[in-house]
Amino acid sequence: MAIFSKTCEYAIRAVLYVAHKTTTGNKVGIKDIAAGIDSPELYLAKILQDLSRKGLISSVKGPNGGFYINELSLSRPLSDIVEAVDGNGLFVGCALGLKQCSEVNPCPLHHQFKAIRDQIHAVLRTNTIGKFNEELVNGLLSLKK
Amino acid sequence: MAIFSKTCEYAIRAVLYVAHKTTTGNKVGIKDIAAGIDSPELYLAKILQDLSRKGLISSVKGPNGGFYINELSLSRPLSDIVEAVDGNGLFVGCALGLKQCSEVNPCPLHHQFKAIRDQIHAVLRTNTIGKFNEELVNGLLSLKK
DNA sequence: TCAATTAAAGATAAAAATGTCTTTTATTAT
DNA sequence: ATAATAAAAGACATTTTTATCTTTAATTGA
Repeated sequence: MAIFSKTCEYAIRAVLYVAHKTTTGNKVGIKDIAAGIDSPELYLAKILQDLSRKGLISSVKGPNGGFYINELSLSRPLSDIVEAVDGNGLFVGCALGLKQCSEVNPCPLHHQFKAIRDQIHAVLRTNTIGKFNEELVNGLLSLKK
Repeated sequence: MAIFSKTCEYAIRAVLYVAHKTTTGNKVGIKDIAAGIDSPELYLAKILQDLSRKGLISSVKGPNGGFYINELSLSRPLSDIVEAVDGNGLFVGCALGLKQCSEVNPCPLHHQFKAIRDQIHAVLRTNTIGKFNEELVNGLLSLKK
């Protein structure tokens, strides 16, 4: 088990790829994105269609079309991507899968995993989609390999 | 997405259930366990067979048979269960699924999720299978609902 | 207007995870 | 020994996730 689903991993990587490739207003095609993050092109297309419907990214069809991210979305937190794809189970659910796990009816790991969930949530809320653009452009950060 | 697979959630809950039910040397049957942690009986049977083969729990067939946990296993960390079921991906993998993510070739979330993974690992390493027995017996902790 | 381009949408396929059913094996008590 | 019990094992079914293929719709430039 990884922390995110494969779909979500692709989604985050793709959005960050689009973000740092389209800061100058240009667009990037699905082939380019798929190659840039090493993901199956047609599957990624589905994921981006979904994110586009949900307003996280934008797209235009036709020649010179492709995906891009507007200024406003660049400041949205990564948690928006995760919630759109994997839901909020990572932030709120019970580590052991109990339906009614809570402070008053805790599973054995409730308290300790509350801290972990909060930390995951905090990291994803405080990092924006546009935050890594510079380091991605100059190659200090990787989205493939 | 939850943190653990459903199989792993069942596994942890079942092992903790067996642990606190068998401290006096008696055994507990699969029906009892499945009811006690609210899981599908036949699926849970498969999971416990696997854990038994791997030596995390013990079992005996026949009348008055069932599952139990020996004294030594009571002091094993929960991470042993997680690794047996979900592998160590939660502790070591890249949050964004990169194959070669590392300090020198980091994904955008590498450093921040390193801390999170380490915390998850620490929690699971420092909590033993037997640690919650008392609170489970007196009902302060729950394994179902 | 027409052809080329590119994403959207719908259908299908393959793989993995989850869940169930049946038969076998080991153990116990009679 | 035999019958009853309970886990082990193997086969099968369902659901979800991941991946692919085909057709449609929108946009652009010639």
